[in-house]
Amino acid sequence: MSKGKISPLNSHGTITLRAVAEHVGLAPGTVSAVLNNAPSARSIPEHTRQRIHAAAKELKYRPNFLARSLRKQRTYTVGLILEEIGDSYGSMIISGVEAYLREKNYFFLTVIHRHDATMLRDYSQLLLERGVEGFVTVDTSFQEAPPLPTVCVAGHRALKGVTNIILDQEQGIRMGPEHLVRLGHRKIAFIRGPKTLGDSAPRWQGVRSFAKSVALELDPRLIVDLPESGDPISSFEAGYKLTEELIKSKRSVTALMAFDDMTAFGAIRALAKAGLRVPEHCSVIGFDDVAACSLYTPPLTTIRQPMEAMGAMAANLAIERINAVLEKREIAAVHRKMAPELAVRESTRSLL
Amino acid sequence: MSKGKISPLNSHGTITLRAVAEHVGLAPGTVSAVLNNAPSARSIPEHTRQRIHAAAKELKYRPNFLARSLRKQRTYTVGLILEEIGDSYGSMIISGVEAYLREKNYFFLTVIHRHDATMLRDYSQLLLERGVEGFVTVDTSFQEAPPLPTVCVAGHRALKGVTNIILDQEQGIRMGPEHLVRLGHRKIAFIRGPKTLGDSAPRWQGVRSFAKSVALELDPRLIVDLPESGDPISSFEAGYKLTEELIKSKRSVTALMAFDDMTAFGAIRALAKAGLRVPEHCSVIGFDDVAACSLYTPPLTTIRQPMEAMGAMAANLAIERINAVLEKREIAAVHRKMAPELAVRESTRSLL
DNA sequence: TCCCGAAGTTCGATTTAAATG
DNA sequence: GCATTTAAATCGAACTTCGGG
Repeated sequence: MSKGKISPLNSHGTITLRAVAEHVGLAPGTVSAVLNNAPSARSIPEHTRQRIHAAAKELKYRPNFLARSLRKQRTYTVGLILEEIGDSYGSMIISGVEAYLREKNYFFLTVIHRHDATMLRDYSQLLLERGVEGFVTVDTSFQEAPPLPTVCVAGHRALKGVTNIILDQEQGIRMGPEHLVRLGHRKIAFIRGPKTLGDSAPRWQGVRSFAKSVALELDPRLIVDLPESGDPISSFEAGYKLTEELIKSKRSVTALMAFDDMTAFGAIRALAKAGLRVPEHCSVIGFDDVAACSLYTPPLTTIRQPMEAMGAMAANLAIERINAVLEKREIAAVHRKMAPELAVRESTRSLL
Repeated sequence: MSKGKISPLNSHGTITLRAVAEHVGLAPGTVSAVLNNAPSARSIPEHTRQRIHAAAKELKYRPNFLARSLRKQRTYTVGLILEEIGDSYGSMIISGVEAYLREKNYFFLTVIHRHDATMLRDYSQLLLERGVEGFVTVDTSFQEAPPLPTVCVAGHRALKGVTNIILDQEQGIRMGPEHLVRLGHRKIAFIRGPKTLGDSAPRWQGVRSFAKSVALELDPRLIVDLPESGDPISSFEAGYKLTEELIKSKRSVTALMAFDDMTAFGAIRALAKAGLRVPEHCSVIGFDDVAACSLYTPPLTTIRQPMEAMGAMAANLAIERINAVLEKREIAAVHRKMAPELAVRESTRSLL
């Protein structure tokens, strides 16, 4: 057809800008300017604007996201890259990310690479093609810095240009032994993290510095290390085994501090198997505060990572950095430290 | 500028179709046809095709998703609507959805409406604007059927046109009492679901029919109902309270079957508080198999919902229905039943 | 008529320069 | 020249129509 009567509606029956324009008898450009409150619409008289707004509302006009994005070169979308999601860690982070992005009218595309480094490369490429404007990663370390603003939660490594959300491990971990000592414990066993894990060293550093400050003796025979492993569930089993051995060694212990909640759950099971009750025979304290902690019998005392807050902060920083790039502002990769807090429940008891 | 030398690269330095075309000295349309293996490219000689493919590879050409989507009116994106995500239920479903969609080269946009019905309307509108081609919902009931293919997991209600992933509750639940009876239990307490919840009735129906088949007496004094509530954590507390009352009543019970795992955890805590051990004094069985079950002390015997499989199935059906709509095929809203399975752990023991 | 490919239109919105009274 | 509005170019790819040898 050359020029005949063209329907303002497209083939799918959606209301387009043109439909609104024809309805009010104006040009699409005019309608666009008004609806977006563009500077070029300054001169358009109030009465015309109202007509346009009324028409848009009446026709239930919704701008086409794809068309708009294509033109403005903006998608208001970030890529969320997770290693895993079955654990409560990942999902709590998502929750925080979602809440923040939703509020800012951003969306996110999720990929889970399930411990596969090759997938990670492919997936970030796919996200790039989809036009994401930045990345938020959880427990994922890039080999090289991505070409977009990137904020990492957990599992981070120093990469120039990427911002890390860091838990203040050293300060946070102190709350554990501090709590135990306050309750009168002195014979404390420790299950440390795997030597290869970045989190392990600063945490132990925190314990040591606290121990020194209160002259608490750290008995090397009561200190064991989690073996290296990629699998989160494995720390449960490792916690079980290590505690079992500790029990067999018959060393006197009144409290046990585990590297994380999974390890603590494993330890509690081992204690129970040996006929030892928590906290009556041994206090146990974990780290993370996963969902199961408060449901556990006994409810687990633990050091809480503010996971939702960390997710929200990650989203916040991502948007901030996206804007910086758009405005060609230079912005340093500031790392944000988040403070953990002690969640006292019933797996620890006073000896006093 | 009027017509001078136009750079094939756009302002962001991305490689466009035109860039590839200029590189090989052909028209963009030709390149497009070849790269997409379009029917119109049939006649293009092999040698030209190779030149084009080589150039595309060399320049690392990636088609612009927005432009392509706009033109083809396809986004390969579905909207994932969740009520909540902190619990392991939501995240396991996501995991299944993600795995399936990823394989089919779809993406998904996530919104969490956090028990707010108003939000739900707004959010599905937003997803629509973003061009999603279908919905997958978890524990979310629309007031009216959405204008796109929709598949619901959990919390569904009969709405014409929407497909539900249904757990075969009636058959599944039988496995609970069956297991207990096989272990020699006869005095079994039941904590049923809230009367207002759709799942409750069929499950109880399953228990009753099984009881009848083995002449198991269901003592009404051992049957209690969870109160109505939107909050998942509340079933933990309700389980605790109801069990506490049951204990106080001093009725003889050797096993307890809870409506879900949360309720079971609450029950176990109440038993522990009363000095009763699981499974020595009382066996306990749950429903769902959330992540905490296997970590619990004792590990909880439960009836597993195949959550990842349900998520994958939902994604599967969603894509199937999206394709049906595109091909203008009529497709009935087939509901898919998934079979739960019994996960025997250590919270149940044999009396024989 | 076949072979090969170019040119132009479309998707829907934004934005510039230009035109009308 | 001023206030209003419009036509046309653009974003990047895909599809349809045409045309030269």
